[in-house]
Amino acid sequence: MRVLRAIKNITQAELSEMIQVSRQTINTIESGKYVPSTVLALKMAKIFAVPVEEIFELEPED
Amino acid sequence: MRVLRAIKNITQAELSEMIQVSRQTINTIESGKYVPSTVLALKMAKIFAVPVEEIFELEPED
DNA sequence: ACATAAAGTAAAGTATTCTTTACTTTATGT
DNA sequence: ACATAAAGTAAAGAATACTTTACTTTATGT
Repeated sequence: MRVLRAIKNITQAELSEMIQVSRQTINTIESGKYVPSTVLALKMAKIFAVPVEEIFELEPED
Repeated sequence: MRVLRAIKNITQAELSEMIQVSRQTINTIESGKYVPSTVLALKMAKIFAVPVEEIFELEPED
């Protein structure tokens, strides 16, 4: 996600505006503190033009 | 999702065991009461062998 | 080195997701 | 028609996601 964002060359703040969440939400997700809702995941996938699976992966135990 | 489940011919209870949630969670998601977490979405996508985007879609306004 | 943008962190509060229990309704087979 | 499996519904509580505010640290350009 951080990588995809870097490719698009946008800041956390910009991305947060695009998907209508707070900047901290982006930051917290990027730092792996929690997994976003499916709605956010879909929005990000849309913006980055990749499948959801490419941004978020299941842990081996899941 | 209901359709995918029908194709696989499994019950809500069976699916709920597969992805380790309560049956009500499956039922509630199927009836559109709320959108699941990304982890659940990924687990379902994996079980049904389809992309997340094929199971859950963004509302037009999102 | 300095100013400023960007990112990291933290804590309290709100909102949403998920569980548990339990009961009702609908479908399926015999 | 009856028994049983499957699905629907509801409500209270636990867990997790998200917001808001605010402050700190790190990066970037001049």
